[in-house]
Amino acid sequence: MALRLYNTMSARVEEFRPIESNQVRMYACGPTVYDYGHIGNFRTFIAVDILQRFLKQSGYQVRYVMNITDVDDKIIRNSARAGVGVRQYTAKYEKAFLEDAAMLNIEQPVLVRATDHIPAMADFIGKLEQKGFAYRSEDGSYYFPIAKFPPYGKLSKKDFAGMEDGARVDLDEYEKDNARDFALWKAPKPGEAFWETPIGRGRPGWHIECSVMSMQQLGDTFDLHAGGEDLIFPHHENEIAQSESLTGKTFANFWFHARFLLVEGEKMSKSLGNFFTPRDLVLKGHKPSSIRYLLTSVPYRNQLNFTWDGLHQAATSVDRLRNFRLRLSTGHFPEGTNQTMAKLAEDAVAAMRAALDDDLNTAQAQGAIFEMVRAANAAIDAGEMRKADVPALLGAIERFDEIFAVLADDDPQKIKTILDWARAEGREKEISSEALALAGSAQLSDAEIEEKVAQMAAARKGRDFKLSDALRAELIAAGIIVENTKDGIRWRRK
RNA sequence: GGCGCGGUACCCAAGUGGUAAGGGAGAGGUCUGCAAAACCUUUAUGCGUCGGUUCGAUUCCGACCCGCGCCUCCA
Repeated sequence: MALRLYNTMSARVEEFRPIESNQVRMYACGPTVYDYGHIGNFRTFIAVDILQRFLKQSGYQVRYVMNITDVDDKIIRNSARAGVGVRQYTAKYEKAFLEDAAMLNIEQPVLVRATDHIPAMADFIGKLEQKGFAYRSEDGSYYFPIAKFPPYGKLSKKDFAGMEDGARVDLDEYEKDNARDFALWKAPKPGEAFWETPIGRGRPGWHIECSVMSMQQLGDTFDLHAGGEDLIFPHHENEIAQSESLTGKTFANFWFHARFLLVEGEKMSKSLGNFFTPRDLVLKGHKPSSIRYLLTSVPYRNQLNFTWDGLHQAATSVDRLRNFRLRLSTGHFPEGTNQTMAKLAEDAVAAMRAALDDDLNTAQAQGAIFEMVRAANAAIDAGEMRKADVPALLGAIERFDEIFAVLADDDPQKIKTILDWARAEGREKEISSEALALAGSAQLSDAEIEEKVAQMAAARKGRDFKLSDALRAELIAAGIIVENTKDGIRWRRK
């Protein structure tokens, strides 16, 4: 089986074949760090993370680059308003983005910042101008003449031929030859931040950074370019125009776009009051793993409706998987093997991989692992599990978690980190009792918990159920779930 | 208006020209000192509506209704 992916360029699902057989070079448009990232942003980043993880699991070496847009109009405006430099302004949100990504188990790509590449961008624009693919306006801005690039619109399937710009030309854009021409470089207005470069003073247009940094990191032509669906036009269309005009080569072979999510059935927006960041959700008492699971539970090209109910369902689903793993790893089974278990694990992994090969059908992949869990649990209940079967089943769970990354039992620590941040930011009022309870178990070390559990086991052995129950109540209050099984006491953090 | 996506049980959500994965929730049961976990049974003669093609359609085609996205530097 080979990975088949939807390619926005061809508008079809195609077999994904990288330029080099064993290596994938990919680029994703990252965040503009003018504010905290929201769950919509993270749906996209998680989708690309899933892709990237699956490629690695499939044996590819992956070079994955993501940009950080740390200069744009909003940043210039907000930083000026705040009376601080651009870099100082963006540093806070860049840090927050990295923390959020880590919290959601997004593996860190190679990160490149726009402001670290200003000279390269100026150079790129200069070369475009030499080739006739850029013109300078009177104020010192540079624009790309889309009329010079006939394929313009091929990604977004828009036909610009014969579409002469008529009446809808913005007053402050009178310097453009065509209303559709886009800015490569923007001359500074009075008081605005700017860079001094060979092509003049100013700042880069939005699209140029991605062309410059992706090609610098990955070459003139690379395998895959990703982003949210809104970037298809104009952002990616413009990147293609710039890059292909300069090199005469195909820019990226595959275009991967994640669909927008809805929140409670509506488009997420600040005015509707349904605008959430991962931090907001954690403060309300939701676990990072629940957020990640929900965000992966609907395939990336389908609309995902983010709801509170869905978040709870996600949490329960993750618990089911964690419980299963705990049951396997702490249970005592008779020596020997049961061939059907090895087959079960093998089939589950095969089904999961087949689902992901099919344009990253994450929902189906999750279904495959749950089928295995139910069958294996049933086998345990029926006394059919053997000691030697455990590694294969745990291995299947591991293969699953290499992609989905929701099983690590580290939510309490992560939540605690967010609570500390909220206090430092003066937002402790937003901390819910649920979040406090979840973070609570991070206070106790594993050793401390083990000690309590040992006392509890001793009490039960002496049939002192009063003491045993009291100890359990104590642990529950501290956010530890304790379960008595025939193989002894099993515990986990809530 | 142009281009595109979707409407599947109480909720979320896969999927297929031949008779509906999975998760959550509910109900009943098993196990258990209690609790939890887990398992079993159960919940769509039905997959937006109406037509058409077909031996047979939820799956293909057409129309219609509804929801959503891009076409405005919002992932």
